[in-house]
Amino acid sequence: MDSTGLSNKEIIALVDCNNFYVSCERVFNPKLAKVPVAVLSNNDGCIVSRSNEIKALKIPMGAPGFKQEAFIHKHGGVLLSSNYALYGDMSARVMNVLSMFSPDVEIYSIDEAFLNLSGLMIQDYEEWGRQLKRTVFRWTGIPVSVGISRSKTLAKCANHHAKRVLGFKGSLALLDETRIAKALQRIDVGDVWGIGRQYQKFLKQNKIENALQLRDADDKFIDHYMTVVGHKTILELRGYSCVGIDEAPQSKKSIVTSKSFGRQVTDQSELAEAVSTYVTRSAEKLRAQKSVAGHLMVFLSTNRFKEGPQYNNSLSTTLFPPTAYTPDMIRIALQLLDDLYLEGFEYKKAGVMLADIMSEGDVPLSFIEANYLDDRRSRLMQAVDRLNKAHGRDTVTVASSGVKKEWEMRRAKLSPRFTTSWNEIPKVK
DNA sequence: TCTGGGGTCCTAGGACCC
DNA sequence: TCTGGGGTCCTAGGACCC
Repeated sequence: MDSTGLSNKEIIALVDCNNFYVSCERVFNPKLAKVPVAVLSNNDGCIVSRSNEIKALKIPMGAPGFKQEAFIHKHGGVLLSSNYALYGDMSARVMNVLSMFSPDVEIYSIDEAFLNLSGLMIQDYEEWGRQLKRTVFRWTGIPVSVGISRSKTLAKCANHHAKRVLGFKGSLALLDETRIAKALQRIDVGDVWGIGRQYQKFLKQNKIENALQLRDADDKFIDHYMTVVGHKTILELRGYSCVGIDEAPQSKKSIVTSKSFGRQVTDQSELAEAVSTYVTRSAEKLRAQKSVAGHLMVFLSTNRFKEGPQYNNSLSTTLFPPTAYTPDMIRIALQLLDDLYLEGFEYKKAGVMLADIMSEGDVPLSFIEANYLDDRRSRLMQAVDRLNKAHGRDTVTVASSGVKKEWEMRRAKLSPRFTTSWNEIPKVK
């Protein structure tokens, strides 16, 4: 620790999977290796993962799939629906390998993790990164890039170059002052972690174009216009680690389940099936983190891209006592839907949000005593969760969620569930 | 025909209290 | 009847992340 109270002795690595969803698809389908490949979001909407060949075709992230399909096919490329069962499983395998390289791993997202290297005996950080890269690739088939520096934000910057500059062979350590300055100068201010579109625009108007200029900007100016978040970003760029490595996954403070439908939906009964399904999913996530929710919200919306009358609304209620019991939550959600629903609109999306989430153990005892059934209910939910985990999602489900689910999202270009379904495991011939 | 889903953190402003 | 200032709590909305 120095006089600012911030540690500047940290060494942090950011490991990021390259083009993650595309890479997962390629592991199991070698025909995809050299052709342009893009993966679509839920409902086959926008492009959310791009191979390098797709990037070379100048197709941007988030582009609507249907507008690019013909162009991609013309170049011998492929568009795929997203297959989250596969990506989740591959992610777990990658993270598993990472845990052998540091005792202190923070899984930041499905395809990224921070590793704390402070105190580890490492001679050559870049070589260490390349070793990690080789191991992950050999054991999972997924290519990764490694950035190493004194703070998470700087590790992100290092990763930015490790991924793009071939000479670094996928691993870059930024630990000395001249190298840091040179690297920061070559990063657009909008590519700095924590700087989004609004701040990028604002900073550029004020002649701050790259990460180096941001690092050296006037503190008072940043504090005034970018609040404490901007302040932290600047300290991180100066090499002070403000955002520590967080090993234990935080339990969620809110849980949202929401999806667009595969087609327009007009009937309340179909909306009820969707809402009921989303409550079921949310409650599962809630129980998985051993929590209960004190607040439930249902929302509905029409298609904002389509001409015609629009309706966007939400209603919420307190859950008292806080609960994770699916049947009660569905009953309450369907009441909200009944108040929310207006006839005559073509709905495109519905969703459920749980908030005021607290740990089971933090619910005041008086609530539990007053609800002596709770023990039986929670055992019922545990049994349902166990069955669904062992035999697949929705083995046991609530009737109101529907069976045919005709409103469900489209996944026309779905690859097989190579790693998570026995029937779809690849065969060696 | 066709445009994602799921999170966190921070601030401003209103309601209420003394 | 009219009045000030300060504190806390809550909510909505904006900005960011992947």
